[in-house]
Amino acid sequence: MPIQKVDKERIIKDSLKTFKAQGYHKTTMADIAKACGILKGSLYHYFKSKEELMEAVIDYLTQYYENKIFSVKNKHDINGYEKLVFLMKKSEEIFLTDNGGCLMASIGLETVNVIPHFTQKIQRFFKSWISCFEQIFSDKFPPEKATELAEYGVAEIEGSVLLMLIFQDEKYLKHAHQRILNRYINS
Amino acid sequence: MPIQKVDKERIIKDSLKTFKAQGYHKTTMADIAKACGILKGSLYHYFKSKEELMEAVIDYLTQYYENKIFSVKNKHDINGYEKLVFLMKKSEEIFLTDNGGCLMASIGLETVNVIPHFTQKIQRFFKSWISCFEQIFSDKFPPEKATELAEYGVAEIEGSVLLMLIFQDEKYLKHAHQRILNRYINS
Amino acid sequence: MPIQKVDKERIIKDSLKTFKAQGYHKTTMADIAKACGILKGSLYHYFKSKEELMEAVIDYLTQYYENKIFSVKNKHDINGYEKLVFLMKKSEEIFLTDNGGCLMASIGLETVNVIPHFTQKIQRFFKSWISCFEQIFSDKFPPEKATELAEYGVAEIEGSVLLMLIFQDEKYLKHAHQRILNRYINS
Amino acid sequence: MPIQKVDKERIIKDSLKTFKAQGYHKTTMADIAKACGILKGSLYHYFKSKEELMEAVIDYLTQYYENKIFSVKNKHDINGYEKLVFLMKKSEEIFLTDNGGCLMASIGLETVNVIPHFTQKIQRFFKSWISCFEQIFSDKFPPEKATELAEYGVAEIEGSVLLMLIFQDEKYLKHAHQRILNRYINS
DNA sequence: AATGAATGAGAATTCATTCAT
DNA sequence: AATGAATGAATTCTCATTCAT
Repeated sequence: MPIQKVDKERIIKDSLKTFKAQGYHKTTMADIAKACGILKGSLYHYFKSKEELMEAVIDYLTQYYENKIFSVKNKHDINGYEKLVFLMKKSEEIFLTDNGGCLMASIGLETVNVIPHFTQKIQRFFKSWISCFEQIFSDKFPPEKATELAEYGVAEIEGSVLLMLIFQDEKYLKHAHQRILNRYINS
Repeated sequence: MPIQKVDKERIIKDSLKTFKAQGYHKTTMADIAKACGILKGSLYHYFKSKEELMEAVIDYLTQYYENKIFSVKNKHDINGYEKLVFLMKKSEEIFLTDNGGCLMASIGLETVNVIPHFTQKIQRFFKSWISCFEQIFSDKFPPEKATELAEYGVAEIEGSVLLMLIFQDEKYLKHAHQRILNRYINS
Repeated sequence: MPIQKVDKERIIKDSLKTFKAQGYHKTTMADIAKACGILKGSLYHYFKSKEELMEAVIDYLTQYYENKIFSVKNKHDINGYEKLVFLMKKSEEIFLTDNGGCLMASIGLETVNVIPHFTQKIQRFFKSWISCFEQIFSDKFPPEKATELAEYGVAEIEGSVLLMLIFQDEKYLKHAHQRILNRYINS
Repeated sequence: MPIQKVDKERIIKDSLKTFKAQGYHKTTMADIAKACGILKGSLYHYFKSKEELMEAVIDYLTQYYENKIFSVKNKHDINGYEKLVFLMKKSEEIFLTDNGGCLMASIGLETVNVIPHFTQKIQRFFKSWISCFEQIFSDKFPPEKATELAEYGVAEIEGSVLLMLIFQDEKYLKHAHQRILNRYINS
């Protein structure tokens, strides 16, 4: 009677790091198994394919963001500025750990023409993120402007993450965050 | 049947499309050979490995940008605004063709932790791009501000390209371009 | 269909025959897989490359000789002549089966300038063989003479194996054995 | 009108070195072309296949030995001992140059079960060599004894060449030569 | 004669996946 | 649940050979 060495969530978390660092196609099931401390075959008890695992990772991460981070938009005990500061703090935590980068952007770009159902799931993540910014900005801006600023902010952050990775310099992300805060303040 | 069917540049151009659409790891030498209309083995006459071919593609594209696009920064017969408009027109041409997207960003993200010498080459591309914006902005802004605006603009465009691909909507890129122009005008 | 169809030792033994008959470079992993009754890919569960498999074969054979054949040198219940007779009987068994020939000599010659770490392993085999003869001869000869006779004997046998293969005639090996015995007796 | 850069003999001589150092299967037509200073395709003007080239090399070398070396057996102006000394000097010249080794032995072992018509040609070489020794020994020994001593000598030399290559030590060959001379003298 | 591009079969190796235990 | 052997298709790369120029 074998002992449960891992569970689905454990596998998701461990493979998340690997997918984030290496991308989808470069990561092998053997890489993931090793990262989880189990054997390749055992992965198939939890996920019936690599695609399904990747989808579970995307879903898990989306829910994590929605529940733990983007949910800040509905808080009543802090103001808009504080919400933005919270978002940036969390972004920096996540985009700077495990070699840095944003899994959604990396996997999104890598698979957009190749595995369309990943793209659908990734859309949900970006919609949630944009909608979070939108709601915060709608304090101070009319709806259309809030929407545009939200898309603008997400784009700016993702572009900065790219430059950060390419040049190995965190300043890009920090500057982007600062600009977003400034746009909010100076309105 | 011998006879020159292709040459190095032809292969680079054809594989560029494939790498841009599918990424590095998903693209096989067979895909490229098919795109070039030759056989797999023949590719190895021109490039001794898939990595070498990818590097040639990156170099080719960087030189293309430097010579045909970023070189606008030194033109004397047009003003800063016109230079920016030229850049955006070219960006839109390139980032919207062949399934859309920016090869440098896609390959950069996919390989940053995995094939470091690609990253070095990709850095050169982004340096050239930033330096092009920098010089244009330095008409109207002090050096430090010009630099920051340049990095800002590149990040914003790349982030927009990401959203554009994920949501299949060109508006993101166009808005980013508009914002960059506005920042230049309203200064 | 899983179930253990082979194990490392089985693969080593089956590939030994193939390497002995065809040499290292001519033998393909597909040849070996077929000889083992498994698929090519399955070989890589046991050995991570063709080189590693070849090395395992060399090591296995060296140990087999050391444990089962050259170890005769330390027996106390038989005399030197009987030891020599035992060695020759074993030699004939091995050098005359599976198309005949000596794997160590064949692989040694084929790879000496090309895969140096094979040569190191093959040296060990020949050292053990020479040292076996040496100890037997040291009964009747002073140390230096015993050493020279040992090297002489091994060379003579290997040269005879070559002629035997080229001319498809076992007499060469048998004559060499006879001469070695005579040198021991007539001393 | 292209200039004759090479001729058949030049190609044979240059590929001889390569085949001797690397063996038949490991040596590619590209290796040979490079060694000859021509392009791969050009080799096929002179030899219609790799096998045919190898055969030409074997034939060339056999004739060289027969004409320049083994022919010593018929000289009237030197005695048997001097003939042996001449043979050994030539052997040492050849077996010690270009990484050392005997092409006939190396190619013979590598291809004996795989390309039978090489073996036939190689037999001729060894027959000539044995017959050379035979005739020299027949000065002092009865025919049967001379034959056996001749085979014995060739085997001993080839085995020594093997040990010489494996241990990178010329002493093995030199000792073998000495023993052969001694057998002649002390008769 | 010489070139060198092109071929296509085949090499080693990888990898997602299956399945009996 | 976990294993790990086995699969077989796919992947990168090699190489002897052909042939138009």
